[in-house]
Amino acid sequence: MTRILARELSTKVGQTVEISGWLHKKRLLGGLNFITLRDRSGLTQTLVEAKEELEKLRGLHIGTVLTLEGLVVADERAPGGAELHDVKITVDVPVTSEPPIEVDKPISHKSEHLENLFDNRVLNIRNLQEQKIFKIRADLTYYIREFLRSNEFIEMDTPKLLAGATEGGSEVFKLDYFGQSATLAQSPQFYKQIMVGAFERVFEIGHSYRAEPSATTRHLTELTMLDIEMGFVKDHDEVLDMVGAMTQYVLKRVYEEHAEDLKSFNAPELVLPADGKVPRFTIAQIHEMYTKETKIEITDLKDLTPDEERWISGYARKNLGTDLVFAVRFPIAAAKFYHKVDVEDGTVLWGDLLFRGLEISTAPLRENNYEKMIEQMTAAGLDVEHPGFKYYLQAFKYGLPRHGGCGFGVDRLVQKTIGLANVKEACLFPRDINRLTP
RNA sequence: GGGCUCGUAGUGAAGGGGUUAUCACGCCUCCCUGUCACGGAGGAGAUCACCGGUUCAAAUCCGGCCGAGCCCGCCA
Repeated sequence: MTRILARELSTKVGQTVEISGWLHKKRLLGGLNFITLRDRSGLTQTLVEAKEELEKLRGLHIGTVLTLEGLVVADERAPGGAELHDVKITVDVPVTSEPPIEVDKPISHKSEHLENLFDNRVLNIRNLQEQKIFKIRADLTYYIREFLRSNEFIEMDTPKLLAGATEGGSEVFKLDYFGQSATLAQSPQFYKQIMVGAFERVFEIGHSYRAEPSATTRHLTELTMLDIEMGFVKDHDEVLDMVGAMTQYVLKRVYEEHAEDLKSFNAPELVLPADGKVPRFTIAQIHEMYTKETKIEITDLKDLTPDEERWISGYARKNLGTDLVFAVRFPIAAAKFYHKVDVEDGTVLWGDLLFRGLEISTAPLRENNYEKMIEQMTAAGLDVEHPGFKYYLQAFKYGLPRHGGCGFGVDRLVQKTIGLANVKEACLFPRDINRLTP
């Protein structure tokens, strides 16, 4: 007999079917005994009449793998309107140890319980509510691909093992590579720029590694980044428009397709700009507005403080009707060697996309002139002859158009879409300063 | 790297100098014919993170240590 899924049950009334899955719940009322089976499509309720069938389950715990053969009966008292009767139980994989957590009950996401959440991930990922996070996540990345492919971006994969030199900035993981010193990529920065020289528009969804000793609700040491790079852009605005349009597309899609699931997490209502254009504020403007409103003095800062990020997001949602806002034009002090600098007003053409109070993306314009790059790298104290930079610079030497793109935190996007308090909750098996398992 | 907070059965919580260390869920035994967070009766399960100190007496107060969480710095 072929296996059917829980969601097909109501279409098989009157038929004898076979169904396989995990024992999800026993509800034994004495003369009337129900068990619930979980499979990838949902739950099936079964009425177990025969004593000897029920006895097969004695001593077996939730998670036991079962195959049930029985008659599908329509009954409005059953969840989903149908259930299995006259069932014959086959125990495929018995579970004889009591599970450390209750898989069928809501799993606590309170910050003080996160350690337990991740220690028991193998089991709590069997919880249906917990699974929704990762189904939403899977669809979010699917919608990202959908948007980018329809805009002629080519998906690529780039190396994560690098020969020492990196984009600079945050701390890198160093490792021994057959006697050579190697590092783990902090971002696909160099490769995506190189690829602009071939495909114009490229993207990658992959892992990046950062050895920063940051213990916050928004940091991971292994993170999933969406990296986009596009060539022949006229100006920085064109980059921001693309990143803004993509983010809105993805959010709209996920709110359409997962309305019920998002409601079950108490996710905030989605508010996007009526004209489809994500508003922009310069860093200087935000400092000024923030200080005026909160009386908190911001002095000599090259970036927004987390509190400023939350404040401007709150401001944008309340006054401009948008969950998304760009903070643009960073002070020149914040520039990295590959950034395009606007010499006239002393700012970097760099925009951070804020979503519900959190920085989820940085989207700068790049310097694309070879001589200028050599100049900026030398000024930054970098060795342009280093093998880690040599091949990167070839792309510039042999023709790289004006380009820009973004690094986009997929974990943070998932987190803020659902309304999770900690980015780790949006990860199956998060890695942070003191977690390397499971 | 700096600051703050928290570690009590498997899980979640209460107790803040003297208790047989309390409760809920889960687990075990029994009862229960429409449950769906089923209900009822009984039972097992905790060297109160660890080490030391104060005290007649420490889960409780003090010090150290380990672990965790949150904020800042930094970042996606």
